[in-house]
Amino acid sequence: MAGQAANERKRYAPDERRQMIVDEAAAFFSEVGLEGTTRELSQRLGVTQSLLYAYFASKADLLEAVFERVYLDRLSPDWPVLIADRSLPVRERAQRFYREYTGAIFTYEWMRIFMFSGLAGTELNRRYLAHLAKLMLEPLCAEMRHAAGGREGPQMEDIWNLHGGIVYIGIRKFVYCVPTPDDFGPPVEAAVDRFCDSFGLG
Amino acid sequence: MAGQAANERKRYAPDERRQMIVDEAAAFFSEVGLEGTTRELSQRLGVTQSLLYAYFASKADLLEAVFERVYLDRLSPDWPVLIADRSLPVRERAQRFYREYTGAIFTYEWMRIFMFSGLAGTELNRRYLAHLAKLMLEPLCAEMRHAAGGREGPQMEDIWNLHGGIVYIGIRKFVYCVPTPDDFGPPVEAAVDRFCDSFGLG
DNA sequence: GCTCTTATTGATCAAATGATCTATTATGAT
DNA sequence: ATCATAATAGATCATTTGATCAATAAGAGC
Repeated sequence: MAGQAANERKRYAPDERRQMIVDEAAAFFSEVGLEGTTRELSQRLGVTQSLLYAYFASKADLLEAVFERVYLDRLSPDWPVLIADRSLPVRERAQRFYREYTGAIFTYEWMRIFMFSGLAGTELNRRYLAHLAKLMLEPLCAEMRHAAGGREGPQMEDIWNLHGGIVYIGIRKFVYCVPTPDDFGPPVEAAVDRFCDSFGLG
Repeated sequence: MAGQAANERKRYAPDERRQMIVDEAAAFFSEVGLEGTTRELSQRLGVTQSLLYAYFASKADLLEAVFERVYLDRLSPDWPVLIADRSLPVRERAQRFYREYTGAIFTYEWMRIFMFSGLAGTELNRRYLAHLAKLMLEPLCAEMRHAAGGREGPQMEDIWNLHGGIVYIGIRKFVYCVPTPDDFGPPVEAAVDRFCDSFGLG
């Protein structure tokens, strides 16, 4: 069913095959969890289980590669620049950031693997959040406080609340698998607007 | 280390032992995930693995009992009454509701088992959310819209945003295991206040 | 078309795991 | 103290699972 017959043997270049494995592994583990078996994964690849060990020394190694592929380069270097760009109103910057950020992470694979690895206590998870906070959320907080001028601006805990309310849309959809709006744009925009409104940000 | 020496055999009444097992199982599975082994659980109980099967026909049955214990009666019947009580400002009602709600679900066991079972695609999860929406969130939304009077009140998606922002505090603490405020009261209160402010609710 | 490299397979191992069954022994009733 | 009940332990089975290794054959280069 998956392309070729069971007894056909196709030979790929190592780089290509490795790519195929990591791609399918990301899809597979995001679906069934990190405890999914190498045998089931190999079946989905139409390949023997032992082949996986020609490319990865252990299952942990394979998972490492999956994490790398899923996490790497999710945080665009453009965002800190955008957030710091005072030629735009801070509300507009927050809107654009969260539009792009949700566009980047609201995928089945990312959301679920992040959650699975979070529950597993992976270090990567906390590193990602620390990175996100340092490069995006703390600057955003600082910009909002600057824009607030004399009035009281948000604290980091307020920013986390904004962030959580937005991310929760993805959790509902990809983790809990309950209905959500088809287009994430409007609810995200509304959340940012309400947040800015409540702090009187232009 | 866990109370009695390894070779001491204590005999409990079935109800009591069953309770002990479910309690420890909830702690155990919330820690290591639903794929935790019956052997490790039995070790933590200071009991043989086979004993578990004297109380539960299968591991799935045991998990069922854990779910029941964790989910059951988390949603207080008082909350719908509180939410509908128009002798109080709707802001006050929302504040009280979320203070009590977070008090009920912000525990290591609940948060993590809910997330584990959500990822596993358990039906219980969606049932819980549907129940929560029907009994608490939709009435809360209706009350806020009523209080808004002529102005435009929140939609359900707005309520989910409020809810998500609050629940995310617990996710940060118990799933991602990153630092959060010691006292959940202030951030929860602030979130509800901002929400009410943005809709001009008294 | 032939050869040689190596990507891939198939068989297999050891440990882990859910589940079952019989032998023990703690405990309440007599 | 003794007995009978049943709670618990210990041994064991059948699968599953991560991992290894020698055998096979696909495909590039000549």
